[in-house]
Amino acid sequence: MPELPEVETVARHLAPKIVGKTCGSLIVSDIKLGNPPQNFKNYLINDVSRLGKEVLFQFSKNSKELYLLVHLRMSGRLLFNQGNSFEELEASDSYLEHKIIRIKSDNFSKHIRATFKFKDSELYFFDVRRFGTFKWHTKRPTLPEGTVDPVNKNFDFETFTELANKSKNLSVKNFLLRQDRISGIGNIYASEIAFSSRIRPTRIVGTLSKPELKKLFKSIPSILNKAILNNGTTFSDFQLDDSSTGNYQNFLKVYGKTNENCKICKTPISKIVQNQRSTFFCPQCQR
DNA sequence: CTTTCAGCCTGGGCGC
DNA sequence: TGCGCCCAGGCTGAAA
Repeated sequence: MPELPEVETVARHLAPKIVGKTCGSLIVSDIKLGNPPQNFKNYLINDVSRLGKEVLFQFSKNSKELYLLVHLRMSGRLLFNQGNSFEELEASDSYLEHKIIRIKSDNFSKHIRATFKFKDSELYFFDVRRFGTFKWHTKRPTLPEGTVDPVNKNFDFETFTELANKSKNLSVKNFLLRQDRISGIGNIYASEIAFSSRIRPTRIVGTLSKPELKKLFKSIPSILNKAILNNGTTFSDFQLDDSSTGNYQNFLKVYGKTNENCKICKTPISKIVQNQRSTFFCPQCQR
């Protein structure tokens, strides 16, 4: 599902609901997620934040810390259920998740891969495609050395230039998708960022002029922060846990707009495939 | 080292 | 209705 702005949105909306709660237990029903540490009981949730494209939970018990990184991959979601039994939720008209997930008359519960149990509420890890992952740490995980978060204030042009130099031979699109260099950009925002900087996604990084590099650099936090302000992009399988939706889909300029007219020059938007993934761009505006 | 590409999963949507 | 095919906000690892 999600790229940096969607994961940031999930963490921001989830934190006020569960920070300070004690997680009585965790039931993992999908073996692919692995087991929680032994005796994972009665841990206090101290924080919910984002690390790259992952949601980072910080727990503690008796001054011992424990961390969980949840990668949502393509279809993972964290759904907070305040108070109601699942059966009540399913039967309820106000239970909008159903309509939004658009899993036909399927039963919803079979896609719940893990459940965090609180005193009077629950948090579900819901993941249709089962690509999501759990990783447990006893020390706070960080991005690897040399990897930057593009909305962090320490992401400056100098850093970006160094990363671009390491990626001289990559296309702009593939450079933007390198998680071990800039962490957080995915398939939607890679196209949007390239459009915003007027650079064709197939351009080789080493051929970019300094002004082009600068434009590309500026577009990255600009696009990502605007998406965060709008709670990310909502498609059929991304939904905030509280049934409100992200709005950035209304601001997309090229992603998914094949043959629609470019917002700037009216030229039909092109779709190509790079590294087995769709790329969208305006053949007129982007050179 | 690079690039390519099947694979991991499930379900929606479309054409026939 | 149903079947076969293509598509999907990600990423890994084997093969070339």
